[in-house]
Amino acid sequence: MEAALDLFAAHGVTGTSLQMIADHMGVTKAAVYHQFHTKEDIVLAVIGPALETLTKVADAADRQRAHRRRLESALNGIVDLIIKNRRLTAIVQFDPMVAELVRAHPSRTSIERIRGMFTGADPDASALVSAAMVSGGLVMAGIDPALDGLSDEELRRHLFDTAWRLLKPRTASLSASGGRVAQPTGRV
Amino acid sequence: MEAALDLFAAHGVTGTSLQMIADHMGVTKAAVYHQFHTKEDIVLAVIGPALETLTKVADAADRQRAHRRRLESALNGIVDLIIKNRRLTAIVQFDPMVAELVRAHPSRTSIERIRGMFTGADPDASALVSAAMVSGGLVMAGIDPALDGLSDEELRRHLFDTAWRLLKPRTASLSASGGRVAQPTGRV
DNA sequence: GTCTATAGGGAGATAGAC
DNA sequence: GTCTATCTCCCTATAGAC
Repeated sequence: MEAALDLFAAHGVTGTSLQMIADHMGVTKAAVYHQFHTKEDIVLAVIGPALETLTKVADAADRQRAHRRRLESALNGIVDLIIKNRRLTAIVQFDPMVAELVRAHPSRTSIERIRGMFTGADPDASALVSAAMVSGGLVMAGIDPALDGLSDEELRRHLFDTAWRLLKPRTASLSASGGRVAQPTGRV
Repeated sequence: MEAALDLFAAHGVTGTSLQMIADHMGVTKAAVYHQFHTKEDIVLAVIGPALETLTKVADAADRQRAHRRRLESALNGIVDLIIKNRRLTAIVQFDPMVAELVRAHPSRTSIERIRGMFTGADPDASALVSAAMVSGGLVMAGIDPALDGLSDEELRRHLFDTAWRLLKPRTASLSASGGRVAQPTGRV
């Protein structure tokens, strides 16, 4: 019964006790413990599928030869994942208990691979900051109450477009340069 | 002794007990309680100054007449605040207890005012998403371990530039349009 | 599989001596 | 202002009957 996702979304993982989960499904704590021996098991059951999707996204992107296609593929996969887990994302990212689980989870390397696609090889400071803002911004936008009115499709499109503006092979990027177009620099 | 900020930064607010704070400063819990009657008081003492700065940022920006200058002012203030609180920011944004405190704090309206400057008046979906990604992205970038190597000055400059690319009076913004420049639309 | 009951621990908070 | 001692509450987790 991972409809305990409701409670995680409402109160966070740490803020959700097994008692609350049990009450929510009309049974007792002990009944919950019979199926999941620890609280960790429950959390893993909830976030595991999303983490595994991360690896699939990284793998699919890696199969693209051209840098641009690889980046597109990764970004598409991430946006899709965030859209499909609009409620879940917040929890995964922020709860200290979850952070610990992610650190130990095999998907951790996939996260780093995707981040590497966002920055490009041998990134300068500007590329690092853009990648960080995109990674963080996508997550935060996915859970932003101000965007609740947008449909999944609308949000998906705008998230991709906005992220793409920051990640696509770069312009001169001086704040006053006003959008001059430049070819990709040598570095991927 | 708000050097309890160390512990908040390391373990989050909810993950930091008064016992830990007391141990960290070499006294007992009761001594802590003599100065701060509740845990809320401690948290407010830690995050209060930053929240008040938010209001100052919003006020200063509002004194700018031109839309562009107003946006510049607000963005500059926010980036500055994030730089000066690189450790603190994460906590403020994510802990459920802090979220509740912020909800009740007078600075809440300032946050909405600043968000309004980011979106512009009568924003379309694209403007909403950009503003959400900037707001979230700035916060996340400020705490991203991948950016630890950047100096405050470097990070400040790149955060501003990157955010500005998303917020400045807009281009056509189709993902394939490649940077055509357009005049600001009528709104704002 | 689900229950009642309980162990064992840590949390926030208070009382009162020094 | 800081201490010791203690209260109350809720948490995760387990034991054992049905």
